[in-house]
Amino acid sequence: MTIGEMAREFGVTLRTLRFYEDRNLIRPRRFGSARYYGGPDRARLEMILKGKQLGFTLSEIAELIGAEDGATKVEFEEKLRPAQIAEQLDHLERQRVEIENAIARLKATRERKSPRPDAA
Amino acid sequence: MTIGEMAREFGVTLRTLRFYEDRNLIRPRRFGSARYYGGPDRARLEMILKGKQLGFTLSEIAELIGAEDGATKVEFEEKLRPAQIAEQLDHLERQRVEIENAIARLKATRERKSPRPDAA
DNA sequence: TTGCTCCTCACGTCACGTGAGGTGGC
DNA sequence: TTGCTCCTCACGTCACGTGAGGTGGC
Repeated sequence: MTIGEMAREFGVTLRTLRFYEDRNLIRPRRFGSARYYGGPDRARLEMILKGKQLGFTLSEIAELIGAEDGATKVEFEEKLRPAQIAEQLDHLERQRVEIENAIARLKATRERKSPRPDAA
Repeated sequence: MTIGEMAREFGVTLRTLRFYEDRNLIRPRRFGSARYYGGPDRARLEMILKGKQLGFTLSEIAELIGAEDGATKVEFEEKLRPAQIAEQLDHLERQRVEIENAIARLKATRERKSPRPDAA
């Protein structure tokens, strides 16, 4: 499939796909100058996006799925070592606390500005 | 107080303080080339850090506290309009959902890799 | 000829990190 | 003289966004 079709299917921009290629995360074939993406490329992109959702950087993702050829269907999570999982969970929990604090403070401000008697 | 004292007290780097000055967020006095921070500067830095904790960008913070001279002690949240609070809450709630999903998936992976019978 | 999709640079953005090279007072 | 703190550039980082200028097939 073409780069435009890939972008639409996965909800990313052309720039993102070219950027991932530049970082050696995806290696589409070329016909002339145009890029063409096959099954392995799609599998790799899925893993990349999964890794991003889990909060990993592109460098970390590259290390984890670097050797993979995309032919063997493996979930991103399965490539993580226990220590990496623990570390990432720690990181995410910290972020969650910060976000929850921010939400609580904003809600308090909102109530202060327009108090709702029934929502004491 | 000097830039080093400010940095230590607020837990930021010298680079950060200089960067905020570059963005016109703080305006310390100068004696020669050295920066000296007074009460108003500290008040402004407090507001900036509060704004960051609430997830606002430096541009947004600049707009909100731009006119302030730092003499009048106002909390950052008090400068927000109801629409801004609602919008930011929306933004933060979305982030929280993403982070909670990531945490859930990582925990599931952890259990799969080393199942604990009593934690079914 | 027009319109769509694709291409390659290459600078811009965000919030700083990180040296390089130099100054000033104890 | 050494050590500490401060200074000003200015390039680097992260994950792309955003034009600029050009090509190719329906």
